[in-house]
Amino acid sequence: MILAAWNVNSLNVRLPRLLDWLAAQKPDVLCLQETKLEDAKFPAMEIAAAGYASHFSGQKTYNGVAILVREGLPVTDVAIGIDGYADEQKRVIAATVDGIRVVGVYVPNGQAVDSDKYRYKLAWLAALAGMLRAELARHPSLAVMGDFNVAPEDRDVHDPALWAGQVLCSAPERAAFRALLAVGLVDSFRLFDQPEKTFSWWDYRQLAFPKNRGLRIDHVLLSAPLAQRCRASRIDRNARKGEKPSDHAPVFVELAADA
DNA sequence: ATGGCAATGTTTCATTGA
Repeated sequence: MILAAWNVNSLNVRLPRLLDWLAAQKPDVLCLQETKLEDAKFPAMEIAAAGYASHFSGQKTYNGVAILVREGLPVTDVAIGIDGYADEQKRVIAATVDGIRVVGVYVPNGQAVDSDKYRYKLAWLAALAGMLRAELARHPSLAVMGDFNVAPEDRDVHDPALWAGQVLCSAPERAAFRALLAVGLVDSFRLFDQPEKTFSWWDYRQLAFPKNRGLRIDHVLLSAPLAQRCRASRIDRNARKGEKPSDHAPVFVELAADA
């Protein structure tokens, strides 16, 4: 079982690359972030032709999330948003796929420390922690994946001194990320030895990608039963190359069959 | 092997992202 997450930075622009990536990687589940599409404009037909069912929650211009599931896998209990937390922004979608509860998230960026958007980000992350506590109580096999907009540790940052205290790296954001883990999840990437300076996002500007000046802000968090089954956790850096890439690379995990 | 911001809509600039 392969679970993946990718911030595509406009599904409209990235659809050809998405279809290529699905054909090459054949994930069972792919969570998308920043689709930037109203539901009426979601390219469900094209994705169905590639062998995937689509579940989505979008809006014009900003945000927007989706879960794509390989044809034939059972999907139940699709849910939108964070229960009890009113939010106009479409950032969360959940579904149960073949016994695994998958939650796809697009965490707010936060713009700048101490801005209104930063305060929204921290409040939003606290609400997400509450939601995940309830999800885990109901679903022991829980995967939470997407763009968290937090680099959890200095080793997830190309230049920690440059980013120290900045948005995506500030202490309150890192504490909020650890609070998600404290619900009963692990950062799957750190279950394995990884090459140093592995990142999931690179700025479009200033040759950031060829210089590998990036951050690891996209994550796959797993509950204990799924961590047991996890055989690999990787970032597909190749997807950041070539013409019109997203600024994010897909992150994905391979799970062994349920014992 | 890579590329010097990109995507969107309010459109010829402003806003947002991270």
